[in-house]
Amino acid sequence: MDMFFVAVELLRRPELRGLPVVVGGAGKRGVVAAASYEARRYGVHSAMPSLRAQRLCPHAVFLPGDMSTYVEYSGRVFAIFDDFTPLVEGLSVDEAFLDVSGATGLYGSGVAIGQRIRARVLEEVGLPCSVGVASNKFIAKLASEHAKPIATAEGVRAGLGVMEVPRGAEVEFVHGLPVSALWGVGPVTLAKLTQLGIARVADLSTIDPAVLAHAVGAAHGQHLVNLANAIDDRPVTPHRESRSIGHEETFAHDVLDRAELRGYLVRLVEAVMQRVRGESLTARTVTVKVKYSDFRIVTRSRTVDHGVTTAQAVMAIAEEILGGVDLGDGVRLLGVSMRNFSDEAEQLQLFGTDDAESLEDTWTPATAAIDDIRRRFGDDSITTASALGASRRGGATYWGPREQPE
DNA sequence: TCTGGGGTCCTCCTTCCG
DNA sequence: TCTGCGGAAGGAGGACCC
Repeated sequence: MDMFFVAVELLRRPELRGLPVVVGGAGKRGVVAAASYEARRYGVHSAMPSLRAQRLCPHAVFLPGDMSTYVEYSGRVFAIFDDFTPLVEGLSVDEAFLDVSGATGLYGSGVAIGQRIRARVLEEVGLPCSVGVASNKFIAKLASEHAKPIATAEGVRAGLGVMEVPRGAEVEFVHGLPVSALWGVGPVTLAKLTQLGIARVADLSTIDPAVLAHAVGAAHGQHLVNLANAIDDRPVTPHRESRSIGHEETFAHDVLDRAELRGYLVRLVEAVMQRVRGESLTARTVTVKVKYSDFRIVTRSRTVDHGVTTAQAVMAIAEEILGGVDLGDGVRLLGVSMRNFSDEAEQLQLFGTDDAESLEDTWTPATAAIDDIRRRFGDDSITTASALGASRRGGATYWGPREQPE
C-alpha cells in the first residue's frame, strides 16, 4: 500500500489531499509512522523523530494514529487479495506477498493480475497500492518499491503502479541497485560493506565469501550473496505462527520510581497475556526489557517449566525480574514479551516460581471469566484492581508517549 | 540532534547433562 | 572419581524489517 496510514486518513478527511500530512506521535519523544508524498518532499520519512519532522515541514498536518481503523481497512484489502489466490502472506498491515502462479489461467499474467488488484483496491476501498511482479519474493518486493510514486523537491511523480521483473532478468535488475536495497542491510551492515568497498549489489558477486563472512557473519554473508544473485526460494506462507508477543511503552518522562514502574508493568503484562490467550497459546519465557535515559537497553528473561496464561502468574515472574534490574538514571521505556509458545490446554501446575504456580492455579478460572466479559462488552468493561492505577490508553494509537508538542 | 512499537533472526556465551 | 567433549537449551544482546 502507498503511504497506507496517511491514505486511510485522507479518506476520512479528503480536504487534506495534496497537503503534507504526517501520521505518528506528536510529542517530543514521538516518531513519524507515515508521511504523505507531499511531506516527503521536505525530507520527512517514517521512523523520523516527530520534532525533526516538524522542523523540516512546519506546515504539515500532524495526525495521531488510529490502528484499529487501519486494521479494518487492511482486512478489506486482504479480502480482495483472497479473491485471487488463497496463497496470501501478510508481511505487515499494509504489505503482502501473493503467489498467483495458480491463478494465471483464470485472470491472465502476473502483470494483468496486479493491475486488476490495484484497480479493485482503489475502486472498492479507495486506497492506492503498488504491485511488483517477479519469480520470487525478494525481487517482487524490490519491484513494488520501484512501482511506487516518487517524491522529489520539485514535486510528486506518479509511479508505474505495476512493475514486472521478467524471469531471467532478475540478476541484471538487482545488480544495478545500491547494496542498501538488499533485505538485511541496515546502517551497521552498510558501514561494514562500505569498508570492504562494496557499494552496489553487483560488487557482492566479486567479493571473497570468506572476507564477507568475517565482516558480517557466515549466515548473514550467505544470505546477502544469495540475494545479490536473485536467489530467494522462500515460499509464500499464508499462516505463520507467532514466535513472540509483546508490548512496550516509552514514557513521556524517565521513571525512577519502582511503584510507578510496577503500575506500567501490570498494564503491559495484562495486554500481552490477553493476546496470548486470544491465540489459545501458553508461553514459557517471560522477557522484560528496559531502556535507560541514555538509550542503553537491557533485557532479562526467565523460562519456566510449564506454560502460563494468566497475567497474575506472569506478573509474579516479571516483577521478580524487574526487581533485579538497576534503574540507573531513569527508565525511558519498559517492555514485556512472551515466547516459547505451545498450545497445550492445561498448564496449571509445576513451573519454576511457587508464587507464579499458585497464582496461575488461582487465576485461570477468573481470567477465563474476564476474557468472556471483555469479548461481550468490550475491553474496558472489566479490569483487575491491580491494573486500575495504570490508566489505559484511549482509542488513538501513539507512536511515542501521549503528550502534546512543546 | 534525536531516536516508537511490534516483531524476526542471528550470534555469542554459559550451563547442564550424558 | 575426575576430566574432557559435544549437544541442547537458555540468556543476553544486536541488527534489521515495516
